[in-house]
Amino acid sequence: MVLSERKKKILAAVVDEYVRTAEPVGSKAIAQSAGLGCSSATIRNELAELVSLGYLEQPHTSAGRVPTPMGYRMYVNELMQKQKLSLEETEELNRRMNQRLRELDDTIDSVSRLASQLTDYPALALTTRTAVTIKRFDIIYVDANTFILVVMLSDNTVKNKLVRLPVSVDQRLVQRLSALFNSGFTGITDDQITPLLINSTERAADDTMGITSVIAAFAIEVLSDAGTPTSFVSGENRLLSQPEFRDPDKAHRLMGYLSGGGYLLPPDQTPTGAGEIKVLIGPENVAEELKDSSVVIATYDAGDNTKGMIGVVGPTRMDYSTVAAKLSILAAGLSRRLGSGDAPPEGLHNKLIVKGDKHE
Amino acid sequence: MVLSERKKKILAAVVDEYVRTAEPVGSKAIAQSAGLGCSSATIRNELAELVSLGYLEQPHTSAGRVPTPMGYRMYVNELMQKQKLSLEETEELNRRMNQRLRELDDTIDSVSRLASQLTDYPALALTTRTAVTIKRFDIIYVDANTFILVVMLSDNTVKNKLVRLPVSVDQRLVQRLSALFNSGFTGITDDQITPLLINSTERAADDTMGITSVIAAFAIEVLSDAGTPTSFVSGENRLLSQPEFRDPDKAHRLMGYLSGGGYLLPPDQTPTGAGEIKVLIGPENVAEELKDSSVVIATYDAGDNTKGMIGVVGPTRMDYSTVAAKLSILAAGLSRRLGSGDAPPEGLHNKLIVKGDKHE
DNA sequence: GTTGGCACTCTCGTCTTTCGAGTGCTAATA
DNA sequence: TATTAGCACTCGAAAGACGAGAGTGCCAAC
Repeated sequence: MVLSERKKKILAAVVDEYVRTAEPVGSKAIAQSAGLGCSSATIRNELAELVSLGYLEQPHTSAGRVPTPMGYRMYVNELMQKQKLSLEETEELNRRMNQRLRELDDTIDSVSRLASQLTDYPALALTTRTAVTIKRFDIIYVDANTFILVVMLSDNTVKNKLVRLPVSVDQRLVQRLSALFNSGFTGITDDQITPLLINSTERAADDTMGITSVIAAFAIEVLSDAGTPTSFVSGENRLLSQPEFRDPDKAHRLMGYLSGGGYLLPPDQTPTGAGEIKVLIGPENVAEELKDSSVVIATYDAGDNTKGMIGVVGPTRMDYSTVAAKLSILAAGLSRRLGSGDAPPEGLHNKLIVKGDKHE
Repeated sequence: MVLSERKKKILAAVVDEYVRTAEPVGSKAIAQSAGLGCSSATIRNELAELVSLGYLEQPHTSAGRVPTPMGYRMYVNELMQKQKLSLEETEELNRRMNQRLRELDDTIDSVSRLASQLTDYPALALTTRTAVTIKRFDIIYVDANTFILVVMLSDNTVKNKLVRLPVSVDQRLVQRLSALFNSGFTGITDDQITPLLINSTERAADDTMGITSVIAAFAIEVLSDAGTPTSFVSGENRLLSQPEFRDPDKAHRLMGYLSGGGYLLPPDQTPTGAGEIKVLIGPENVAEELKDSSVVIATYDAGDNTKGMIGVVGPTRMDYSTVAAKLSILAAGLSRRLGSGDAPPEGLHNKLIVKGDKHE
């Protein structure tokens, strides 16, 4: 059944009001706020119907109405859109965010921190990388017992490791190894680094000291690390400012889930198109701990096989429209900044595009 | 005034019991638990004196007694020690911790996470570095528009950055710059990198494209980053399992302070001797937000000018003896593992001592 | 100095009452 | 037929009443 225009307006008003006040909203309040010229009695009739349709519910008789997950869903899918256009005032927020993005490095923790600050909800950022390979392999000889491994990956991040040996190593051996790794270990994924490959490299380098396997172990570690999704939560404490989490046990459960690396999306629902916004309302979540919370997720594109997600968690009574708008602006900003890293947009000096490990 | 032996025993019993139950403890409970053969009436007299001496207080008449900060202080300074020896049962915990330490990388966030897990309180880890210098400077030429900066610092960590230029750079220029930076920029601190030094390097390298300043900016950034104390909080949510933080507002305030990078120690009280344990009880804290919480801090030595601190935050009713014991074991383990990085203790292969950036 | 006894105090949980917001229904109205 | 005003009704939240119980302080006896 399709809702009448008036029912839609009323439903939207209930959601808006409830999001604002966190209190069940009564017919009288709607009669005033939503600008449709009818009395509270009419509204009451409509509300009763919305309840029986499943969009609203009342905590108990003689209380106002509260949206059901289905009501929120309707709001997010159809009603909110109309407001979204009026969100162009957030342009100035956009500007503020861009300013922040400039100071921001591309590590996942600062992304999540920023998202949490902007939305005032706990935020979780994560990246999913696929099929990262080594683009370049360098070994810097420091002294006879020490060298530095430097690896540049296909996503243009650079990893390094300092290796110290209890034995002395010939500088020429290091050079041979460097050349061999650069030819043999580039362009392959971690599961292609087989004992066979390592052995043949060892022989080719004439390495009698087992250094090859140390370096290979590093290569495997870096590749598998880079292929593993990482996540970072921040702003858990903001949960506590929400009235629905005044119960410390409830808050504790959810926060525990979040900081335990709990995922926001079911594994199969990996992020798809960049720029897409996904909303999961209450029971739509698979994780038991999220069943009475909502999640808004934005996807951004961080270039070469790397997709990022920024998710925000809050009560089902969440300011979906604002959060979605903010997240999509943020995701767009991140895509712009991280994604097309190949076209340096600005002048020289420290406006150069630089990428690399965060400096701790 | 010095406390009688019996008063000390009673005070210790009150603290122990209160730590365990979080409820004001009455005379009767003590008469039973503490094995001193006297009746509750006697205890009551003693308790009354302890109150007037300032070691205990009662929330209201007809309630049991609760330790004051002064009472906790006495407990921590004198009474707890005697128990500490009996803590040798924690040997097996020690073993467990060592096992964890082996898998642990040396980044501050995993240290804090581990501390929080072990103690079940929120934990904050931070490092204070002083006077870090560059030990070695390498520039890896990738292609005409791209090179990688690799810097090895005096604390044996390695940092890197990928630089992409909108213009082509001659490989020989890169080599010249590498040599110049290696001679001119090593062994100095960030404030010694002056415009003068940069200019002379630029001229010496015959760099007409301003690349020198980009590299110098990286050097400054790395050095100042490394010199800046970093902190990392984890396990904030564990706060919520403490009865004294059932008030969401109170919990929110403290968690906000912690995740806002609030420091646990007053700036002048920087960590001194490694292995030292510091306890700050309630109002002894300077930060307003910590005034009714307690903090236990252990210092560890991470080698070359790098000191680390692990702090744990909880209610004044904190299990000081256990927390202190656990933290000191943890700190000792960290010092052992991170500190003397110059004597590779074990065999070859992947038991080599390796240090470096965490791989994201 | 210690102990048993006892009256006293104060909190906590339970129960009751009151208050008011909001409803559903009905009858009147456009 | 849709809307509205009116009104009795419901139910939860806040406020008070009250008994139970834990613990104290004090006193007199040991």
